[in-house]
Amino acid sequence: MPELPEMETYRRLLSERIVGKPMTEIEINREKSINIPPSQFIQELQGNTITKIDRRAKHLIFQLSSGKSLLLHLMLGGWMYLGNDEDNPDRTKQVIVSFGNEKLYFIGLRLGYLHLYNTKELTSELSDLGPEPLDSTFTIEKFQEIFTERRGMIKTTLVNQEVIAGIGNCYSDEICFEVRIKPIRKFDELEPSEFNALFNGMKTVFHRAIEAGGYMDNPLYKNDHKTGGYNKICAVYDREGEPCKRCQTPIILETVSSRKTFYCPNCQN
DNA sequence: AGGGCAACCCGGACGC
DNA sequence: TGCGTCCGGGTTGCCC
Repeated sequence: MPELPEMETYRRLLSERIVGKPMTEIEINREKSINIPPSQFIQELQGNTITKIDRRAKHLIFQLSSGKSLLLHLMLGGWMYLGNDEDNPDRTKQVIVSFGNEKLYFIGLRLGYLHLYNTKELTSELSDLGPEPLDSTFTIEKFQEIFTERRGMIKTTLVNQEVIAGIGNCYSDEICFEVRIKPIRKFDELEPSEFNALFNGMKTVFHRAIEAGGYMDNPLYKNDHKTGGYNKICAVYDREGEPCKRCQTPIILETVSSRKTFYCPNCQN
């Protein structure tokens, strides 16, 4: 599912390909995916260029030349495709933005959305998010500050966007595996060494996942060999019954606060 | 504060 | 083949 590394991969690949190009045509197939009437949405976008693409947690922010922004959240199962009608994937496309002969298809937006906001609205929309895991200002001291008083399960806390932003179901498990800690452990019972390992492991896993291209089923464009590269190096997520990459013990699946949770029962403590 | 749960949505998987 | 049913997943909001 699209979490921080997937959105960062999209951000990087799209930045090279659509920034600076005028939006020539906008097609809305599902009004629920946007936040204002389609005619107004189209009018606001048409002729604009995307000046920059930013990422905040699992959101992408398309900065428009008008000064407004498009806030994208793919939620579950949402993805994008950049191409044309010849090679476009045969799926439900809720929104299509054309850049001349190249189109950006927003696909599988069920609970996902593409909302248009001014600066003030955008700030307000993102105001409840915790720190960015990979931000250089997010230090071990900050990490300690935030997590020391937490008593809940590690898994539950890591996926809480108000505590720290960008970690979802897949990477919370991947991070726990990396540092050999069971996701169901409680934060307040972690040894100081485990606490440090968790902080470093989080950064390591995210850097590795971004480098690999994230965990995605579909390419962003034709001959895209980057997107989804993490699928094959994924350690535990969606690998129930498969051997642990460290000790060969079958990975187990458990439900933790109504979420699928994968871990190695042998080498995670 | 933490935990549990329902609601949101609908493509896709599965069963018959 | 085709129809019906169910599930999943991030987020929000509500309850205990």
